[in-house]
Amino acid sequence: MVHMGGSRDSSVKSGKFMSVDNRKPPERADRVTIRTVAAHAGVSVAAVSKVMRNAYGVSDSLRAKVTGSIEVLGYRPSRAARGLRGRTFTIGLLLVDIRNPFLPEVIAGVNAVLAPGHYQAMIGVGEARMQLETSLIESMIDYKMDGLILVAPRLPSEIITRFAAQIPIVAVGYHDPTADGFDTINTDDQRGAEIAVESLLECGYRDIEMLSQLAREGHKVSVVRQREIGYRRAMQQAGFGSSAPITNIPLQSPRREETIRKFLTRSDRPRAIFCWSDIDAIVVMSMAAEMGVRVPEDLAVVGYDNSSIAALGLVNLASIDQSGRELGQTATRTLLSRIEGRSEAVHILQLPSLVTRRSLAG
Amino acid sequence: MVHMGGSRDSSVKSGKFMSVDNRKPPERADRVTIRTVAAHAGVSVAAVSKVMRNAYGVSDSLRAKVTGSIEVLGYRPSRAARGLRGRTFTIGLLLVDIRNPFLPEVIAGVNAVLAPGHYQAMIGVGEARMQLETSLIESMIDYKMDGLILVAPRLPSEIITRFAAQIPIVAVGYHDPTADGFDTINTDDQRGAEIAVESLLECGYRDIEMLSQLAREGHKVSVVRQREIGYRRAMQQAGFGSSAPITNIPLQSPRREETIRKFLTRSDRPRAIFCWSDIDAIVVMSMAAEMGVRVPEDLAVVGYDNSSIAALGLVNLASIDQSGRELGQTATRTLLSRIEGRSEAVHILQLPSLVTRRSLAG
DNA sequence: CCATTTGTGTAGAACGTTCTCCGTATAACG
DNA sequence: CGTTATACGGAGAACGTTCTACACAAATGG
Repeated sequence: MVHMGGSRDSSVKSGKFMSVDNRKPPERADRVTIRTVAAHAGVSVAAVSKVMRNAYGVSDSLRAKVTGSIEVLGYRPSRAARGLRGRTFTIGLLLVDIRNPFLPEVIAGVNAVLAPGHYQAMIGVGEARMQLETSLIESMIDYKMDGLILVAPRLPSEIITRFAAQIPIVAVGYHDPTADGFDTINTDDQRGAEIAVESLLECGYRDIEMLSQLAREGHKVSVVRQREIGYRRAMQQAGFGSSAPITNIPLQSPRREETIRKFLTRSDRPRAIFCWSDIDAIVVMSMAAEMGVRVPEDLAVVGYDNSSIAALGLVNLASIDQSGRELGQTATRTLLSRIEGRSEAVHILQLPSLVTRRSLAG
Repeated sequence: MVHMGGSRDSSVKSGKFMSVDNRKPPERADRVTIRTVAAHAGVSVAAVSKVMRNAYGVSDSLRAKVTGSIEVLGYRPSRAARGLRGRTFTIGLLLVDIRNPFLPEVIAGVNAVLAPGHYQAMIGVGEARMQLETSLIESMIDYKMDGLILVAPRLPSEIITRFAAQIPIVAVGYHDPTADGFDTINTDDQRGAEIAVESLLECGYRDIEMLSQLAREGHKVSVVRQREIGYRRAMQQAGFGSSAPITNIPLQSPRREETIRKFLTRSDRPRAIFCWSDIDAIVVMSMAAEMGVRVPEDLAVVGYDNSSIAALGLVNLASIDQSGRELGQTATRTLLSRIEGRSEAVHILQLPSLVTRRSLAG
């Protein structure tokens, strides 16, 4: 229909946080501030502030006057100004990568706990890049958010601890039970992997391979490593410790498909696989379908996360459920308790469970 | 391992934004402020601010001193304080519902444009609830963010216009070419639907039904309505104007499946369908598979959004591509130009295209 | 009836920036 | 040499809250 007038010059000058501009923004309707309310109600600014914060020392009559004026004027406190002094009633939620259908569940859980209060969540997406992740965390601190929930952060524990000195932090999907600066909320990923392997063993499979992801950063802390440990242990206990092979699936696109194709055409391809995540399992199943490898007749598959896609009839993927929703709820409650003043670290481990579906033959 | 000490009392007092607490947060390492930098560099606070904003009137030597000190001290300006006076270099991104795999693309596009500058995006999730949407927008305004991108908002145009008086706004997936307070970025959803129908007609199908979603709020503005219009027009032009049936699929869970099941078992079930969105198309295909309805032999399907799931070999769903990434990029550029001072509204329409796959027999 | 406590409200200093003036030193010009 | 630009740097008032410290009145206690 119409199109943009004036191509924007996306001029980026030097420096990390230099401004470029000078023009004034057009005049915006002027704000109703705490002063406006105070004047309207015929009381002091401090009185309004007290009412807002539900602080001690306000009579019913004063409160009535103030809340009345607030209602009439439609006053909302400025979070920016609040941040300068007290709380902002906002928490930051840092996600690795929104493409994973497991994360919406976590977000829903966070919001469910936050909603009844007056708290709100702002989400940042780190895209699994340490630098972006760092700068988002810094921004959230600079906004004076009241606390942060980091989901599967890539950063090493020491760095998170350093941030935790500036702001309450809870990490989800990050295994560091020794951390004493921040809290961690996890499902028992080792146990989850064991359950997956046990279920395959029960179905009679003996040659079980794990499809994993190789993560350069973070050894033990990553959920992927934890699941590898669980896989190995379960295989060992079943007497297959000598042969518990792991294949790493790359993230980037042409190599990703290549690797999977190579795996599927391998002459010694196992009869069953355990995938560290549904998002990989689904691609494997898709390519298997294209290549005529039948699931589960030729290849049994168990995934991880029990994401919404796994439940689709077309996919029908058995998967380890770790209830993202509950994870999000617990993380939020834990963060709030830390914001309230708790300082000893807390490390919670929830139990995952198996959801059986067609990809795991009965 | 361990678990939470002290069950948190999620006490929620009355009032909209009342604080409950009183305890002090534990002492945090004190911040490096602009004053610290000024002292360290032996210059005035104003000088540091000038350097930060790349403002006029700084010598090279001064700049060098200041940037040196910034580096050494690891200074980061407080966004909260910035918000009180000038810009925050943050934009708000309001999403309907992250479950739609189309949205990650939009986010990626936004970040791609933002990243080279020093801007950052904070995401809020409105969950398609008007009230939550409203309060998130208000929060973003209260944070003094520099602008907002609303993706498929549920709010009526007048309300968005009112917000737009307080903050620059660009709406994506919201058809209101008459809006003069804010910009809109869309793909031509009418044309997209036409393309879908035309492709089915070319394959020889004559009885084509549309599966849609009934949206109470927002008539013409919603992408769903636009696609219905396009569907009807294409049918009309092909001479099937008298029979262009639309079935609405509910969102909520048991009724959703019921309705789809009923549709699939209908005696006069059409040979081809056009789904307003992949997320519905995929569920239909899944249930079809379970019920023995073959795609595309018994039922051809064309979806909308060309989401990542549609591309999966197991799914193989033909779909209208609207390049969420580009949508996000354009929206961001448009927003930035508005932040720079533009005041006339701009309404952009991009062209969608068809991605052919197996669900649409050749 | 005086001293103390308790309840209620206000003044005003932060918080960490931005940005408008304003002063001063140097350069340019006649 | 005097006048006027021009470039550079600084003082200090906002911005909209929170929160400590205090004033005052009424209630309580001896």
